[in-house]
Amino acid sequence: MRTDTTFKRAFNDMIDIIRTLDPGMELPSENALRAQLGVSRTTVRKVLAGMSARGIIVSEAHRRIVREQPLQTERYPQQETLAISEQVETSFMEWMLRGDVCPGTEINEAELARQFSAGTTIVREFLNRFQKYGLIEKRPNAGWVFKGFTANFALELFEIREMFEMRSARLFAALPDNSPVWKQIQSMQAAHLELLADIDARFQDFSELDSRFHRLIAAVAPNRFIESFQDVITMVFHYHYQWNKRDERARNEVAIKEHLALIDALKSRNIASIDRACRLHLTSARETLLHSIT
Amino acid sequence: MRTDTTFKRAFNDMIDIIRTLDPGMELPSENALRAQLGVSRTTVRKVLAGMSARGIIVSEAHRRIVREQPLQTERYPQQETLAISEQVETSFMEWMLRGDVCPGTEINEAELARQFSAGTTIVREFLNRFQKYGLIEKRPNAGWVFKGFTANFALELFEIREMFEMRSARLFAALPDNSPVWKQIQSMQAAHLELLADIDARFQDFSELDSRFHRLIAAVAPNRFIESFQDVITMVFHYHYQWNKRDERARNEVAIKEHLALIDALKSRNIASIDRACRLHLTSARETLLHSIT
DNA sequence: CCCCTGTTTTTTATACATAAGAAACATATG
DNA sequence: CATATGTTTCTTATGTATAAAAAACAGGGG
Repeated sequence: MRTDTTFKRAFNDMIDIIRTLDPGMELPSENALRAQLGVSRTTVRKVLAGMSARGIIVSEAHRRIVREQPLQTERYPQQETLAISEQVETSFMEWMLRGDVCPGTEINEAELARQFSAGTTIVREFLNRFQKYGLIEKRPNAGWVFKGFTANFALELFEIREMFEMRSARLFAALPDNSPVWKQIQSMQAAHLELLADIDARFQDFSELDSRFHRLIAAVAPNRFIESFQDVITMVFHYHYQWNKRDERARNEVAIKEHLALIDALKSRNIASIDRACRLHLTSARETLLHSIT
Repeated sequence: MRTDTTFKRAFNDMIDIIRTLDPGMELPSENALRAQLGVSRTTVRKVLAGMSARGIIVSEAHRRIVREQPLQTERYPQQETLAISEQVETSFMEWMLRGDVCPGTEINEAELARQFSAGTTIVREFLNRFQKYGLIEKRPNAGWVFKGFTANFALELFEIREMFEMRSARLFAALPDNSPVWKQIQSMQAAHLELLADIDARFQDFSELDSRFHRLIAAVAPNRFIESFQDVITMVFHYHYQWNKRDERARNEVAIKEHLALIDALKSRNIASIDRACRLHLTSARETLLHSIT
């Protein structure tokens, strides 16, 4: 049976919406809420029913009035808002990166399902989707092999990444002056400078900025295969560094400076210096990753 | 319940093995057969039991003797040797390329399952795996969207392909003289010439040669992401041309000649001419595909 | 006639069941 | 003792069931 995580997430979000309203005020229509919450009206109605039952709102004929501010304690815990498939993802990542799983290990669907206390179907589905990251491989009728988060993996990853990023950076520089991207890159630069100024306190914000920066560059000439590869990179960085925080501040500071250099190069539109800045950044990122894999 | 396609395939293969033996001769051990057939001993035993039941072999204590040559008519039909997942793949491809499914069409798991008379689980699994080809996209809690086998798709595909092939060709040319690949490219050249000489009769053999050729070049510097992308290319060509045979002979003849030019360029080790030959071939392949998409 | 809510139908996410197939274990035989 | 066959156990492929979520349908009021 499926879990009601969509409902719980919507419920939590609805709390935030109601908190912007004062008691006595009327709630937006079901349809408006549906759009705001990004769920179906069915779920909206379920949430409203829940709010009613808790006395947070009162349902009058054809309208709903806020009766009292919901308490933060009425929120569902974060854990319960994650679909099983998402929990499985986390479990698997932990299993992979934390545990001492060596390359070549055979992965057993049934065993994993037991370990994660999840259904076999969902574990299987996860592995199928996860395959695209190049870390596991299927052997028909006989489970999977874990290929290992190895130096080789990092090298292959960065070989592709370099091709893709250089391509995008070049195309970026070729855009006409009146393109809106120049404004975006300007504010991107500002964001980097801001973060750099306050690096000691905010170094953890870099990861998100990094992703945004690279996506901005890639977005100038959309290519679904490149976009899909960005997911691989995001996954690697997200999970790998989540369990490997050594030197995070220093690492990020270096990367920010490299980004700024690349931004300058892009603005100069000089292909040679773009190539240089881009390659420099990727080489340093690669070395960092390799270093942390050991 | 799972189908016994593995058994049936192994049974058919076993017929071929027995046909190489004369009546009265002894069969290899279960283990040897297991290795030859590429299945588990469990399946081997099931096949042997089937052969026994049909009077094709006689099981004596600890050995099995061929009693009579199996007839080709005892083979299981090809259809029954395909796993459901493979049948679903074919059905889906047909649905996609044959039918008049326009870009943006919503794909409904339940509906497809009904249409293909397959379980929902397996359709879902297929779609998950198929996602990597960039032709469909998932919307959480609400099925999939078909993005269309469009000109854009072909262009994006070829943009990546060009990057990858150029990279591999260059690395190829940089290999030392004593590398075994030079021998392989030599026989590859011979195979091309042979096919070209008999093009009228054998033009359909090109598709397989094409795949082998590109894989040989890519194999010099293995990269799992490039390999995985080759699957995309293979899929596109396999299915697309299967339903679009216009000008096949002429198309293939041109491609063979382009391959030969690339082989010459590789042998010359001149980067400039390699780049030229490679780009020429890819451009022409792209135009052909674009043309056939209409 | 448009938008809103109440109701019904369809689809998706997930668990579970089961035959086919793989793997592990046990025993026999040269 | 090694290798082959017989037996048992575990895993995978695939169908089915079901609550949650989405979508479609149906009045009703401004």
